[in-house]
Amino acid sequence: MLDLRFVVANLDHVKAALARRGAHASAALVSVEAEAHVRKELIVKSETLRAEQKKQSDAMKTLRGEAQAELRTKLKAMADEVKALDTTLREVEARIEAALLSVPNLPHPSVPDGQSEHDNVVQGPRNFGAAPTFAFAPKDHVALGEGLGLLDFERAAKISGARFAVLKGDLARLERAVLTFFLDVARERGYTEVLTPYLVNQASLRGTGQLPKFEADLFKTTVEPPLYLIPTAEVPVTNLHRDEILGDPNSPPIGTKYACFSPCFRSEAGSAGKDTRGLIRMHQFHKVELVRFETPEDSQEALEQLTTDAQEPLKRLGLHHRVVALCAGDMGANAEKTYDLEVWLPGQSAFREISSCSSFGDYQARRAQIRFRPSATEKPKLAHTLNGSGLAVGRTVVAILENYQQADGSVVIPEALRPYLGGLEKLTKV
RNA sequence: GGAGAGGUGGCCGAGAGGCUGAAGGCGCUGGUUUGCUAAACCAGUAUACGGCCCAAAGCUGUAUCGAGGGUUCGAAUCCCUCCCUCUCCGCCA
Repeated sequence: MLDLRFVVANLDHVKAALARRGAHASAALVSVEAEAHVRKELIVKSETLRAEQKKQSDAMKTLRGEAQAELRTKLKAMADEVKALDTTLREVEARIEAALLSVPNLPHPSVPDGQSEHDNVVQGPRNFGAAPTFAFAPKDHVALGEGLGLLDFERAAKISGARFAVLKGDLARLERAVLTFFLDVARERGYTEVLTPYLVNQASLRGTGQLPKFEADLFKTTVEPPLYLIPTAEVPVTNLHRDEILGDPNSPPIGTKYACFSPCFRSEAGSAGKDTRGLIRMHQFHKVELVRFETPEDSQEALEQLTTDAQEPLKRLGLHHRVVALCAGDMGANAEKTYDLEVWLPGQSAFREISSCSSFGDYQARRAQIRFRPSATEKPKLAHTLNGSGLAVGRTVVAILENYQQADGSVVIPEALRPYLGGLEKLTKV
């Protein structure tokens, strides 16, 4: 959420920045300026009146009889008026809040212009490796997994439905090895591992910006009050410090970095009919998420580091990938700047997203009230939040299958993972 | 799920309709004293949203005692609903 005062004071600048995202990004702002003025007037009126009411009600203590009754009538009228003003004020504030909640974040000035994924900018120097060459026609991961007898979509459909998968044997072990490997790499790089709930309340989803706009993407349970399955560990981990001041006695310092493994649940995945085959787009998948809390001064540098941190496991697995800066029109609504990591999939002859690393400025922190104290004497300021996948586990397994496949349909396990698999070197047909 | 006890500032803990943004203590910050450290003493020590001010500083208003509603001229204090914590019972990996 953007800051109301900032928006009102810099309306033209805000509109221009939002226009980079597309024509309608600032639509909700049309009435905000006028409503903000009304809001202030109501606050002044109500508070002045209440102050007067409080002052006069002191006399109630000493007055008796007729005089007291008279004053009570007068004060009652004032109290009623204050109530009426406050009711109107709440309505106005609710409209402002609703408008502001639907306004996306302002793209960072360094974000490239553009409307769609075609305008994203590949960060050449950060790319890694080269596409492997094959002396045979490479298969996709579905053919490989099913051919090995380790991947079962049919039974997954029976027990759950479309867009679920069952992994078996060494492939299931591989998935588990990959996620452990990711957590170990993150720990080496200074991230504290956390394990959080997979069901969260509405306040948490509002804090990170999934609600109210993206309810349709979420799985919602029927308990009251509702709990939602997390679409990413970003939600529980960022909300770890909701309504906290980082650096205070019971909170970690600003600059804290977390790594969190979790399953992720997405209801709308696949509604567009994309990627109907295989493990790429699922209702449930595993991910290790990296989350950072930084000062405004450090957050852009932190995004560069975060992206490098997310690349590290891909490098150790020897997987060819590139880094792409998303253009203003392709970024998620909450993000200020985003780098995607795209891994090469020989089965598709294409790069596919395997990580998305974003800085959010104070957009999430304002909703979630995550602050830090610049120094012992200064007032708390909103922190900057960042997160990125480090990495999507299922898609990594896909990449391993496709990049390390052999002519006979077996798959070589990358060296870095073998210690996690008791030295296993190959996936072979069972 | 059932029964009971609770939720007050960074922490502990008083308060039981107006004098309470909230006693007292601890902690923290600054100062005085002081060979150093410690101790003692003095002062300060929340957040949000407004107003005055070119701005900062400062002054000032309002709100906040788990959350939300209600009663009242006036609520930390009374009533209702919800959330959370603890103890016991039940259930359970």
